[in-house]
Amino acid sequence: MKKQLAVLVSAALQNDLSVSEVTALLEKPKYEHLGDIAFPCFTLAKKYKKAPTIIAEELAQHIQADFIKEVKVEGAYINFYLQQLPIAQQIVTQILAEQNNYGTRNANNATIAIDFSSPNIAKPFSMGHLRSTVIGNALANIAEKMGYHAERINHLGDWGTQFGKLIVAYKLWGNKEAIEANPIAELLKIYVRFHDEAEHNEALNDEARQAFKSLEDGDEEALALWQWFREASLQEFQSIYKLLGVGFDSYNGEAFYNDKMERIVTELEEKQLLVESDGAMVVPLEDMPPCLIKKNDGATLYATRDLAAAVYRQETYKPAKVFYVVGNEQSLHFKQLFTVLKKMGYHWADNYQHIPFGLMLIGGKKMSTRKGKVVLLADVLKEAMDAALRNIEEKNPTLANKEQVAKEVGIGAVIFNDLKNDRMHDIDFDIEQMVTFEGETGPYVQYTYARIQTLLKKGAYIAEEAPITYLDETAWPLIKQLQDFSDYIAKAFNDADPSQIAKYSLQLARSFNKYYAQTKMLSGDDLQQARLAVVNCVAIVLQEGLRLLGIASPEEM
RNA sequence: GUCUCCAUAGCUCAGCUGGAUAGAGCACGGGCCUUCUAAGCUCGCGGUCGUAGGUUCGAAUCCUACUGGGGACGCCA
Repeated sequence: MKKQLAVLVSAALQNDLSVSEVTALLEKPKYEHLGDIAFPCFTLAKKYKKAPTIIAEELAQHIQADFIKEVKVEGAYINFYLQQLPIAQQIVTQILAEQNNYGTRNANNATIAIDFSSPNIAKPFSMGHLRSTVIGNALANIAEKMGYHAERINHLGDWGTQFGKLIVAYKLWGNKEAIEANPIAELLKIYVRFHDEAEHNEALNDEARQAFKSLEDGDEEALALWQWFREASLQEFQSIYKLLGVGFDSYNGEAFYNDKMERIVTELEEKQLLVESDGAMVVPLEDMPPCLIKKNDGATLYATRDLAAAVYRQETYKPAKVFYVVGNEQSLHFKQLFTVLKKMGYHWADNYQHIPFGLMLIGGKKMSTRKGKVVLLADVLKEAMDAALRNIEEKNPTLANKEQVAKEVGIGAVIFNDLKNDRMHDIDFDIEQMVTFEGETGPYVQYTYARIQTLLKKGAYIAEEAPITYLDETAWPLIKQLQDFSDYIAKAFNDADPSQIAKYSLQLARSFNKYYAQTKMLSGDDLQQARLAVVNCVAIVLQEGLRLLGIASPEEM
């Protein structure tokens, strides 16, 4: 539609502006009453040495077409009002035919690997990990919608000095039965104690470093403990992932790369990038601190494993892109990582991208596992589900399968709350805000979807793909927004910004609720089916929007 | 100290490839359920777009500096 109009405008300008130049200038008017598409004439003022308002007046007279209902000049803007019914017919027909595939791009045979969630073994799954998990999951869904194959990778934090600490702590204070009964909580307890005691006993840290070194060297006892901690932790994480509805293609964590690092170190040596510094091996970098590859005791570091992981992923998936959905505080690390890869001659590192996000703060400060200052995600999810259940008991006590719906709504609220804002913003943890179900929330969108389902049922809607024959003037904003869906998907993908989908869904839901409030849907006359067809399209798109965010849409709530 | 992210209504945020009267939600005050789910709709209240310069016909949006806050900065991840 925009393109057709651009052709007309370009012609009316006698090609002084190309069709693509005009397309770039065409914009959505700021207010509904100003029409559907606007063409601002400011830039033409210079070219024609005339006031933009006069240009607008003159130009407007030369533009007409059967799909344009009206052309109005408002200052320097030409505002176009489109014929509503034909557009509505086209869009509704398309959505009814494509259903949840509406907005889906054709498969392009390229893979995007997404490294997300990646919790640390033996540490609680905190609110901090929620962000990476839900953002990464949404990005994977969006990438698939865009035609890519998404490879979901959970790069578990299952290796590193922290395991040395845990092993030492376990040998000192560990209780096998307690850990078996409640693995993460007990492991956290001894981990926190380790840090407390290490504050006035420096020898503990040395012991921990030694313990990790022997783990890396294949010590059997250490390995057995590591294995146990890992299995037990993973089992607990699975219950969280199940609640969130998130799954992975790979759980290859840091330990997986244990036997793949030597090759990297050798390669760095061969390429003469490795330099000794204070007993450690580093890759010096321009304009930023050096990248540490080996500690002075020979043990590897985070960066070493990430280098090995990057090479492995490139060889295994041959990805078009790789996203690392990791907190903003690790920006330097990824800058270093990508720079080292490029120094090694790996140009594919240009396709590797850190997708940072703001910190989850508590009382304005960063959470700290070591000090035991964390909010457990499991507790938050439980609270959200309980709150949702209370709401159901109050508002819809006769609802079937309340528990299931409460789960979908409660979890939906938490996920949506995280995804609706720009990912770079720091979030101060606020349980009140997370379990709010009114206003700009996930449950608001879910509620809108559920309302429509009820309408379709009560209105005995018969799905047909025949064009609609009527459109309420008040339903026109819905049609326009339905048309915009794929633009928002593309923007969400290009900016790696799921909030675009959340904002779009809110907007669409709000438009429906307005329409609903002022129009009797079940009118009983022959316009009812046309109305329900439009509204059904809204439901299809809302459900798909929620799905992309990783949120369920209950039929009733 | 260096680098980096953030700064818009009382609170949480949209808007940021420069353009028409800076928009939502929450909170607060009114109105709307004998009829489609009131987890809704509607009216009102509320803004020096952190500060100061600059670029421009035009700046919340671009540039510079400053202020305030978060974070990172060699043997953690």
